[in-house]
Amino acid sequence: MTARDLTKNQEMVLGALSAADGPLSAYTILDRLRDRGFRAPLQVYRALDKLLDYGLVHRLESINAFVACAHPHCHGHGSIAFAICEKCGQVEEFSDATVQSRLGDWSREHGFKPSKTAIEIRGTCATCLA
Amino acid sequence: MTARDLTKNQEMVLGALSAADGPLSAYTILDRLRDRGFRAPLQVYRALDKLLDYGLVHRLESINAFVACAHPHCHGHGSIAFAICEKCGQVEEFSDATVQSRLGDWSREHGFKPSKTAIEIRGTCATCLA
DNA sequence: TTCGTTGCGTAACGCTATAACGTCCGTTAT
DNA sequence: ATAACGGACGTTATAGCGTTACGCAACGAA
Repeated sequence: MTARDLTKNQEMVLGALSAADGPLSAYTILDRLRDRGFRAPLQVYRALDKLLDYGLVHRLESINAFVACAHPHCHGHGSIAFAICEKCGQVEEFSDATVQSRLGDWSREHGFKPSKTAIEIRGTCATCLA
Repeated sequence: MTARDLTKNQEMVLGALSAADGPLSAYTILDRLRDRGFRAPLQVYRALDKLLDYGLVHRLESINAFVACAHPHCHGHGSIAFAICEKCGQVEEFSDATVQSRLGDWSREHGFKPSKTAIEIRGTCATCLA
């Protein structure tokens, strides 16, 4: 399941995301990989699906974009939160045990079985405020 | 700003959302309002924009859909969380002061000025588990 | 009146994601 | 070996979500 043996396409998509200084849309990834042989969205989406499975990439639901995981080595990092700057596009990835446990409590109390949690704060980062 | 005087279109869109038993996509709203004169997506999106402003409607980022606010009378309810059942589509809206304050703390500590926060738990609801 | 703002209607377009084929290749079981 | 299977891949087409750009009408403020 935690297959760290990436295919060529997965390697390239992860490479594109790691090289970027912020989140990328699937179509932007496609464009950046065109000269490496990519031709269709599905090539990107299929690779992303796997990378998401492996926890190497995160999806930012509120902006339809993807980022390489900032902490790819500590797997199992429950639910992660993101602070997304609407001015510069930079994303900070963090996790908070209290938040996680509170949301876990709510789920337990309501008989809800969570599969994936998205926590995304949109706003303006410190750099852009200065 | 908190204009409770809705226009005809806003009224109809809010009505469609309130009548629905779950979240609706903009295009589904459009279809349901076609016989009331709606013809183009923009009519829906413009109404939704205002309703979101007024806090009468929420957007579910992770499924590109919209719901009528469950507590439209207590405005100013900071950041709201949603539990979205992937089986039946039902959504539970709730808010947790601890979660809000933890995320607020993080923002303060990092000089991040939040504008809008999305918290969405996807999973399976109690009813569907039974 | 004149101007600015707000909402509305229509058409066209762009971005995001998936469906439905078929192919190739490596693994496993017989 | 080879048949059968699963997984990744390539291509085309299509579905779904959202916006741009234009013009018009109504209303309130200067």
